[in-house]
Amino acid sequence: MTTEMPKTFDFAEAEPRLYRWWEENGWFKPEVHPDAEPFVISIPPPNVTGALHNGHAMFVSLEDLMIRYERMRGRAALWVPGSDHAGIATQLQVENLLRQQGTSREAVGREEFLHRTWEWKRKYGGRIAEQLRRLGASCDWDRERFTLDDGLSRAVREAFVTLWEQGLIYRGLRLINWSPGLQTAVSDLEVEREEEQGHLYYFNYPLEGGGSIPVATTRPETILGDTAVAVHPDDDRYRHFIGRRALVPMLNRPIPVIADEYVDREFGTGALKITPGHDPADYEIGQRHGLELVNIMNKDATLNENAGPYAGLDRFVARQRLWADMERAGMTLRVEPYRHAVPRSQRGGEVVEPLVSRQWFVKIQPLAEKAIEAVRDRRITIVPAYFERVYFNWLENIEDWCISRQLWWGHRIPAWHCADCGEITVAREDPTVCAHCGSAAIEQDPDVLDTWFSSGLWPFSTLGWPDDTPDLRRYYPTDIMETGYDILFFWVARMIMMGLWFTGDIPFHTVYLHGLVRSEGGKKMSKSYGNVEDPLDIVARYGTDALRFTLLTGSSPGNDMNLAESRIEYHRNFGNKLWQMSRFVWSNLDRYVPRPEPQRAGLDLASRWILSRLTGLVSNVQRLFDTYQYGEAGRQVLDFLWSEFADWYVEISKNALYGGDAARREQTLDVLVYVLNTGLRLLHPYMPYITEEIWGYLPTGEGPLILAEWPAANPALLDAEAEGQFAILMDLVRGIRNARAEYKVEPAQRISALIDAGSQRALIGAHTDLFARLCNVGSVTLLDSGAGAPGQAATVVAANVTVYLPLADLVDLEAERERLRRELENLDQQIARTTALLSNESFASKAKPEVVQRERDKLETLAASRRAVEERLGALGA
RNA sequence: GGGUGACUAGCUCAGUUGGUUAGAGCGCCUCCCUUACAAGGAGGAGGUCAGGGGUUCGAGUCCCUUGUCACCCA
Repeated sequence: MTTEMPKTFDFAEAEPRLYRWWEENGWFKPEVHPDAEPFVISIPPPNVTGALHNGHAMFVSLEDLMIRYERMRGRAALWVPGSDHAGIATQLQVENLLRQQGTSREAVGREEFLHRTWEWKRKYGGRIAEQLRRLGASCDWDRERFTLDDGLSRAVREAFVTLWEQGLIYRGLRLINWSPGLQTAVSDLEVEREEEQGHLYYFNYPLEGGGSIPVATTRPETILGDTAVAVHPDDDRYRHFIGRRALVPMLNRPIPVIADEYVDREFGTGALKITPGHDPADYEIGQRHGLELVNIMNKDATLNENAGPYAGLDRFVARQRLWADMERAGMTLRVEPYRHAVPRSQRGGEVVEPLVSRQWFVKIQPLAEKAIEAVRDRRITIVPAYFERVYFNWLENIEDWCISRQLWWGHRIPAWHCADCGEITVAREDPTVCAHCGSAAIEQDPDVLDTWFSSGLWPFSTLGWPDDTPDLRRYYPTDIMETGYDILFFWVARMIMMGLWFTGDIPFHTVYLHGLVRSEGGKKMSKSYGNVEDPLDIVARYGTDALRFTLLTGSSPGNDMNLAESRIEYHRNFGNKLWQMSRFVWSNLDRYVPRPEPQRAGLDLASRWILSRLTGLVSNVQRLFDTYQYGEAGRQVLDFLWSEFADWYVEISKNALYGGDAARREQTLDVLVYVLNTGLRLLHPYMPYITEEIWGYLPTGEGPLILAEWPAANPALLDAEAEGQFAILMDLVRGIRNARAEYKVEPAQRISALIDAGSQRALIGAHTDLFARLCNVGSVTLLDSGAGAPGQAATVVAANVTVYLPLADLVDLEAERERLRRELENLDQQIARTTALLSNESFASKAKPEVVQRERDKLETLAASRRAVEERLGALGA
């Protein structure tokens, strides 16, 4: 490229441009590698009308990293995007809109309401996809799907009808969670229980024929629906009441006193009122004892005719009214403050009522068994592994799934009720007559399905199921399901159950669960706290790459993350650093076209060192990627590029670049470009934009970085000798810098050094220019062993090399002796530790040989340094 | 009640086949606008890895236990 490389990277300008370039060239499509083995992720579909939050940024970062990595590895990488219709959430938004317009969904009618909701979806539905693009998501947008698409709707219908035919869907009267505000049933998972301050009401339950049993409740209004009083069979206080009859307060309805071991004798009064129609635990007891089931509540949470004089009152009003009446009747004992879990709707936040209602259910046991099996036999693995226990725990105690919702926005249940024979017709095609009696008087069930029912089919419905499409054949099963652990049950478990059931195959082999992204203070971000951060605000300030890199390296699988802005800023700075080192390389190329790989013959020590380090990095990164440790891999790449490549190699390369030796210059450029090239490829899945932009400036050969080959370690470049020798040079440079700082030598002041290089004479002699460059040492004089050491000098020791810095009047001999004594102490400590280790026979015999050897080498170096320091101390008369 | 996780520097976090003197960012202290980079460079202070016990030649890492804090399910 001939254009000037700008001084800084303008992410605001470059990011959208690069995204368009990639997308328009079709590089997000798996067809760029038509014959390769596929690698497939289906996106966790965001709510179609939802707003982007940091959770989205997290999944985009991780999934895009996986997709870009596999694409670079040559796989036919396919990331299927899409969104779900979010039944309740979307319906609520449209209802809000209608309310603002002075109307309601009831007023406009079902058909018109759906029409308007589709309009809403068309208007706002594209927004989230645009935001995902801004985060760099390399999805194949041509394959974008929506849960209410015709195709996915057909999948839902096929799944429903199949389960019905298999007898796994039933309609029945059961205790469900009813949301009075939303006027719909919700599933167990959609109810949140939080401890709240309430009251425990104590009263005497009157008995027929006199006497009473003390009872406590948190919800007095449910007294009106009681159908028994239960005591523990072994409770001497109440045992003699068993078999008698109690009278419901104010209604005087007789109910039995029963015995059940469920009753906790320690809690409250030790006796329990039983309301099977309005409490899940009581419902169980009612089933066991064949108790009558009385429903006292209407769908709007007012009481019905079974509540006698309280009919028509709101539930909370009725609570007050009834208690007051009981007080007057002398039945009450006391009211205590009490903390208890109140079930609230995940959506509206209102108190959910357990209510007996006729709903549709999936008999989930058979599906759950298959799902358990698939993880047990390792066909599916979960990362991190401990979530497998959570998964089992849930599936092993699973309850039937209530799938009907009394909403309009969603997949309408494909069941028709016959007015004549009362039977239900469930069919793949809309029927015109009852399948049982042939009557035309049939009407479709008004309910729609739980949104998660359609989401459960997502990995295969998006690929064309139930049709046997080429995509389904080629791309299913998918590979990884990456999502937040908070929807392990809602979604992941259901996808596994439904995938196994309908396709006979696992939907994916790996589940990767990320943690929640919280604000810096550790608060869960939520609308009610008002601390939801729009990732696009962060992107506007720091760029997508910085946000992505922070999310990817700041967290580990399954663990929550408190997003600290300082880290985002730091990673923006890293982007700049990367840009600057690249610009340095670019500006020095000056029409030179580097070799694709450096020639190994004649490489200088620094080059051998950096290439060896690079090779180590590449194999580390590979090992980490193979075990899903993306965070650690990213940190290592950053550390390498900044702390080794930029801080050391790039600095040192200036000697070769400006030294006038053309061959040496070219060789150094070869290495610079090679290392940078490899670093950009390693970094691309993390920071796709800046790496692609830099790639364009470098002579990297044909093609964009997004399609470049993922680096493979070249073991021929490993060079333990170079690493060892270079480590000595680094130690010396650090020591000299340190001494300069301690003696407050002006940075600009050139100093000279006398070096007793011991066995490293050749090494030091060949690299004197390096000291000039890195620690401003102008002249180096090599001393013969022990000879001619100046008195008035600071001493730096590394291995068996001793450097004397004659700092003239700056050096205070007593301070220098003190410095050396500290150094000696430090060395002695390490020597003691290493000696103890090596003289331990069990260590020598049991530790791995390379570990033992490493300790031996270390001891040798330490001892050499110790001798040098001691000698110097002696010379200084200490 | 059942289950899971966390506890590492002042703050935010890494540290996965157990093996150098436990790391990073921010913050703090010294110095430097050196021609890729002040969004930077050089040097430095700061941690008995929650407590206790165990396994091991060796434990932040594995096991048990106590404590504190989260989360999930009922």
